This record gives sequence, C-alpha cells and structure tokens, in this order.
Amino acid sequence: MQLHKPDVVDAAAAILDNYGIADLTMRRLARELNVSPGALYWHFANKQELLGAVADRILRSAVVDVTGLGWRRAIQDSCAALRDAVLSHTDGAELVSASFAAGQSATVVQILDQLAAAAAEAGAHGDDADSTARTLIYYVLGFTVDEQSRRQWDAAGALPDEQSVLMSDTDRQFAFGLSLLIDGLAVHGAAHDPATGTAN
Amino acid sequence: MQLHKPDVVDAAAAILDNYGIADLTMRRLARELNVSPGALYWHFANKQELLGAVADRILRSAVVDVTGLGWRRAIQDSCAALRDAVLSHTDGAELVSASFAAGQSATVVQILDQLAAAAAEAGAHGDDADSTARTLIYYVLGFTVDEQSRRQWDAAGALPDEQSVLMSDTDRQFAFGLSLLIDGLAVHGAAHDPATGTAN
DNA sequence: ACCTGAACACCGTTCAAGT
DNA sequence: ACCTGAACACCGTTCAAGT
Repeated sequence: MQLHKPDVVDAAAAILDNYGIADLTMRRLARELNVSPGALYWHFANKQELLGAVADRILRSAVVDVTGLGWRRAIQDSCAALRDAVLSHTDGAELVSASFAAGQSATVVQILDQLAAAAAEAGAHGDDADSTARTLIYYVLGFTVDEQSRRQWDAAGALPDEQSVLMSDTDRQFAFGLSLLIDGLAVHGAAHDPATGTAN
Repeated sequence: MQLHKPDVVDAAAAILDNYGIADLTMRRLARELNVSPGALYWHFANKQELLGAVADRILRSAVVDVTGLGWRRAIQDSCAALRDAVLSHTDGAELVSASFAAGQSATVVQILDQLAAAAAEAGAHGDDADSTARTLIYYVLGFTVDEQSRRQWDAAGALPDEQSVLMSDTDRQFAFGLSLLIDGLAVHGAAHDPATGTAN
C-alpha cells in the first residue's frame, strides 16, 4: 500500500505521544511505517516540514470559535484552548513552540490572526494588534513549555497529586500571567479609544 | 597545556558567534581545542551543561544594577539588557531560551529574582511576583528568538537597512509588548495595594 | 510517481587503558 | 587527575537505480 501524508503524520504523532520528541526521528518513523528513510523525503522536504505538520495536527483542537464573545473572553478562550491542546500530547508544547519559531505551523498563524482581531476589538490599532497577538503567543508557549517540562520531571519523582475540585496552582498561575496582558491591553485600548473605555 | 572550563566555554562561544548553534557540537568543539571528544566529558557532565555555561557567559552583560530605579525602570532596564545580550551573539536568543527551559542557566534565575523583586515593589505578592517575573522572561525570550531568526533570514536577502536616529520598528514593538505587561502589573498592584496607587 | 539501497557526513556518550 | 582511542548506537539527507 502507498504512503500518504496523513498516515505519516498520524504515525509521527503516535511516536510523539508514546515515546516523546527525542524519539521522533525520520529513521524511527520510517521503521514504524515499514519504509526506507528516503521514502519520507518524497512527501516532505525535510524534518522541519514534517514536524510542522505534526504541530498542526496537535493544534486541530486549539482553534475555537470565539465570535461574539467580546475580546476578553475571546483571548482567554483561545489561549486556554492552545494550552490544553499542547499539554495533551507528550512534549507538545516544545514541538509547537519549535515549529512556530521555524515558521512551519499554519495553525499558529491562524490563532495569531484571531488574537490580533480580539486585540483590535480592544482598541489596539494595526501594528499594535499584531504585537499584542504575538506577545500572547510567546506567553502561552513559554508558560506551557515550562509547565510541561516540570510535569514530566516530577512524573518520575511522582509527587503527591493534590487533585481536587479546586483550580490547580498552575491553572491559577496561567490565568494570572494572562490577566497581566489582558489588563495591560485594556489600559492601552482605553487610552487610545476613550469611547469604548473599560467596557466588555 | 591542560584544559580548563573557562577556555572550553570561550571556545564554544567563539564557534557560536562565527558559525551558529548548529555547528556548536561536542566533536567540533573538541577539534577546535585539539582534544578528543571524550575529554570534554571530564569537565562537563553532558552537552546541556556545557550549553548552560555558554548561556551564562552570554548573559554576563545582561545583569544590570537596578536598585533605586523604581519598579517600572527596573523592569524596563533588566529586559532591555537581556534583549541586548542575547541579540549580540549569533543564535544567542535560541541558546539562552533552550538553556533556560532545560534549567541550566543560573544567570536567568538571577534575572528572574530581580524581576520578581520589582514586581513585588509594584504590589504583587509572593506567588504573583514570581509569575510576573516568569511572564516577563517568556516575553523577552519569545520576542528575541523571533526577532533574531527574522534578522538572520533577511540577512541573506539583505533588505535595505533603513537605519536612522529613529527607534527601529522592532525596538518599538519590543517596548509595546513590554508595556502591556508593565501596565497590567500596575493595575494589579493598584487593585491589591491602593496606598501605592499609580505612583512610580 | 513513488520507493529502495546504500552511501555521505556527521552526532552524543561511554569507558578501558594510558600517563 | 586528566586525557586518548575506539567503539556503540545512532542521526538527517541525497540520489542513482529500480518498479
């Protein structure tokens, strides 16, 4: 049977989830698919492009509809969905972060656009809306990479889990950092667009 | 002559500056130092530790004295110094970002402490001051990794430089994102500590 | 059009043995 | 204490040749 792009990406995602990013190599992936390493290069120009496709697969659940929510909830929901998506796969934050930095994730760009639209709604103009969106992405990816590496570190040490109905500490920390950005944006929006003021 | 840790780090930094992070390998470094690859493992446990030492070398100029400046300038100056330091070495942002994520840079922790102190001065308590400091670092590292990869991309294409006495666009964008965080922090500080209010 | 086989030019890390 | 030599177990990528 022939090799198709979605099958390759699925197999790559499976290696990621079961063994982590260090084991996601072209040779290992080829072995799993019962093809020679060179075969992958018919479908993908290089490893970066393959990883970008895996990143976009991870981010399928990260694109949420936020129309009509108001800019605050739009930002909160988009960022929460992004965080949840990357945390739900082994080394997902690291992979998406690297693919974003390499300019290989179309989906991150899509999320960036959504966030920029929300920033515009908050009163940021043109360039500032883009800067705001990028700042939000830097925050979410930086936070989640950190969060995920800590998790995996003390998954070995197996700390007492402390689960409850309450928000976990990391949830609160995530919300706090995000609130700094959102409140800062509100200040800027109010300064440049007094009509809207502190509404929403 | 014997191999000493600072010499190894200097040689590694030289490779980084002249050839980039992809060429900073243990074997290449050993070749440059006229030793066998195994020799490096007498002085450093592994590559991560070596890279952490290089990161700390890059960050020597990133630790600035901000006592008595007030929390806004303290944050602005610390972040500007961090940005300048990583941008002054080829792939410096990527290296420092990776070393920070791997928990191998003592200097980033030091900067983190400074930022947390400034956040406390702004009215953030305990955990929130730490969260604020981490958020600032995520921002600066995310921004600079992006900025540096764009620079290197169009260093090949050699776009017209557009240098002038004016602030460059990236300087303004950096300041804008940072102002979101600073203004957000001011809102939180004012909310929890009405006495200080909007001073500083 | 799609894939194999084999090569090219590398990696990080370990470790017995030397001095 | 510090380093060599050599090995182990891999990498990403290319490309003539096959079907």
